[in-house]
Amino acid sequence: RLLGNLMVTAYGRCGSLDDALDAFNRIDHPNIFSGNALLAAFANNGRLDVARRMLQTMPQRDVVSWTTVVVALAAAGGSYIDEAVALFEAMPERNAVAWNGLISALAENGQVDQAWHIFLRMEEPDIVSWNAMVGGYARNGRIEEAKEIFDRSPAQDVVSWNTIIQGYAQNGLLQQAKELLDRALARDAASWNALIAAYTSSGHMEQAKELFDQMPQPDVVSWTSLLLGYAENGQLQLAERLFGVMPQRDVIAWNAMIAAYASQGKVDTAEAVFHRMPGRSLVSWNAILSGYALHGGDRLNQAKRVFDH
RNA sequence: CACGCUAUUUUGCU
Repeated sequence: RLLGNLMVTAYGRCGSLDDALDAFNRIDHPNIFSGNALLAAFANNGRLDVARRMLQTMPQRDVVSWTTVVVALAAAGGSYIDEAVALFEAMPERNAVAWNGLISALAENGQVDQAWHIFLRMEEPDIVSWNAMVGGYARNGRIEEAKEIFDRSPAQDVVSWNTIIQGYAQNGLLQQAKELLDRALARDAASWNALIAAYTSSGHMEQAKELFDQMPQPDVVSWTSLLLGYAENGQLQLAERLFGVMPQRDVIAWNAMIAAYASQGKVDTAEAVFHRMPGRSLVSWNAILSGYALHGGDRLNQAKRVFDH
């Protein structure tokens, strides 16, 4: 059953709802974990109608079930926001994850003021709540308020620091982001990576490389950011070289390389990489197909060939 | 007895 639950989740994560449902039906005596896994599969793949109905009809439901649907509704935005809040208010019990999930989803959707009001209703917001608000304000371009909340939060963990660093970086305030990185009390690879990505995407490859060389332990994210930065800044050969020497490559790194070749019109090389990689995601397909669409000319037909394989 | 399967906050790919 444990394995069955995992399969439901796995299929849900990759959007295969039919397979998720099959996996669920093969579980001997589905428990609430199984039900919640299936519910999440629907909720996280846009089947809000099904998720809503399932929440009412499933044999047992708990705070996880409710939270799954509340967050999915809030993440959908638009008119679903009010419904999410109403459902949240109707929950028989709410734990920290429920509160935090709603706050995060609202803030992600541009409803950061509403998120703040709900935050204020929490008896004891935890560090995730605070971090969610910091990130929410930052993502909505309100970096000063984000910083105020960061400063006012009772404790800061590595995620807090990363969130505020990323906040400055994504608002184009690279200097401030760098200063925060330098004096952060908690840092991990993501702290450096946030800034590296900001540098590469704004064309500051020298600074990106410098940070990469300075950081204690570059991870696959650091390597991929730098690689893609070179590719996008006209240095495809450097990108290739990095790809060749990076310690491990995950599917995102492979996809980045495909996208790099595809965007340069090297569709054959992109296709070779596509075939050579150990596993493909939906993004791999999109990357290779967009290469053909952009540069293939008549080759769009060949794209169909790849697709049919 | 713990731990492991489901919902929440930070960094890279279309």
